[in-house]
Amino acid sequence: MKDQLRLLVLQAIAQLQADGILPPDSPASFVIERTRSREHGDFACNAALLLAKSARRKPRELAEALVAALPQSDQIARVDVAGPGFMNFFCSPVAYHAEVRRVLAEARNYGRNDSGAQRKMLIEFVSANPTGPLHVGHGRAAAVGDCLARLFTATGWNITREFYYNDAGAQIANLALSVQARCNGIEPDAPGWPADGYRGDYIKDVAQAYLAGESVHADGNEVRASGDVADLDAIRHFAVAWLRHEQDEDLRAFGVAPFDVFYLESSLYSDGLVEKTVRELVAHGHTYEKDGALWLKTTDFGDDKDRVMRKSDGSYTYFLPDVAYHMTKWQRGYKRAITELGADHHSTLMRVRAGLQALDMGVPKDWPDYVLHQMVTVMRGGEEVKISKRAGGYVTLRDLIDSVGRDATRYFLIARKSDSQLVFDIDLALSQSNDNPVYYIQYAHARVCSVLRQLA
RNA sequence: GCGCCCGUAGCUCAACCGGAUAGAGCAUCGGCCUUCUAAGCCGGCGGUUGCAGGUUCGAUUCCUGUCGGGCGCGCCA
Repeated sequence: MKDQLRLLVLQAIAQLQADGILPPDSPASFVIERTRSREHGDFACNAALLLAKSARRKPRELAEALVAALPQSDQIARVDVAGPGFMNFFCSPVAYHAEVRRVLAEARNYGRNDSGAQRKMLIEFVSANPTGPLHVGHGRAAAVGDCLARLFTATGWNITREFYYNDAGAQIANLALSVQARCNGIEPDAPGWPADGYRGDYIKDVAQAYLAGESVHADGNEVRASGDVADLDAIRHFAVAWLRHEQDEDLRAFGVAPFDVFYLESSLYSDGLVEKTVRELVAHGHTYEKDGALWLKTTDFGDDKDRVMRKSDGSYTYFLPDVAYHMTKWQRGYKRAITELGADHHSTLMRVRAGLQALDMGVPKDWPDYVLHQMVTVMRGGEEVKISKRAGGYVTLRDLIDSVGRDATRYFLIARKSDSQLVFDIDLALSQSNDNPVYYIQYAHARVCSVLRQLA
């Protein structure tokens, strides 16, 4: 409809140009938009306001002239000139009926389009490390990312959903030690408990499963526990698979469409991409040695201080695999990529961009795009919920799904724009009153269905 | 100190690329029950969009400054 109106307005402008009322080079940028208020009709156009200056005429006067010059159309009942010089379009019943017929004919496909022209886009989201169950923050990431992916798919983009995780670093070693300690019956803070061990009860579950020789399926692999408490490598392998499996179960329960790719940080090392990235960065001259470490001059690309890439002990900081990982996204042909992440990781992405610029491989300065989500606090009984026994320190996504339901949880997590902080009020989500939007929607739906049944 | 996000009605939030008289729900006040859930309906009250400038036909929206809240600023990830 907007496109049709745009054509009509363009024709009217051309007519006025031919009549000498508008100069021939008058700008053609104007918007057709839905009106805010019913009395302003269905669509409004601001062309007269924008053209008034070059035409040296009052906006309202020009709007009248444009309306007079509009070609006839059975889609339009009438056009008003209002306010400072808006043209307000009122659609005709013919136009309404056509739209209703389209809704009925297209059913579930109504509203979809192919403006994406099947171009490739990668959306990375959640990317939780397999060191514990998913918490509310991951839930927000999952809800936002899943919606983004669905929306882009519905508008004709060829979307790849990707989940990146660290399966090998220091945190994972820590995880393995924690599970091993639990296998040996050691409780948090007891003698022998690892310094920064994971304290949650789920570690006990992993240990039990490991000792019982269970097998677990995750990301396309089957991992069987050996039960050998001395074999730290086997414990690590099993624990990662166990927690990845748990996270997958949570994501499925949350209604998140399956991920297409699980990208392992360890593969960046085994494929030599981390080393290659270092060589490239050095070769392009944006690095220097200081205090025995290798630094990247991210300040060349807008960062406020330079960053260490390789520590003096020879190992790499997290920063380097992150750059290598995003390099693979670019090399895999994604000219559009969105990284969904928590606002506390914003600076990480800025550094990744700087790193990509330093590689000098033609990546645009503002690639990849990103969507940040701000913190979620969970309230119950007027107090912030901080402790969950199972997770050892945070509210799990599973807790929320179990207590308020999948759809309600998704609703509340996307109901606010993602870069606003969000308060998840469990009492509100559970309340059967109109304060609760989810309840209200369900109630209204039930009412409508009841009326429809009576009519039928 | 520097960077990013947020600040709108008493409360929780909207306002699409800069548009018209800044809108909803809740709360509050008033009216409506012999028939579709009163778990409802109708109406009223409620605003210097944190503050001060700027840009322009027009600013909640963009820019500068400032105040308040959050997050980040590590040879942690």
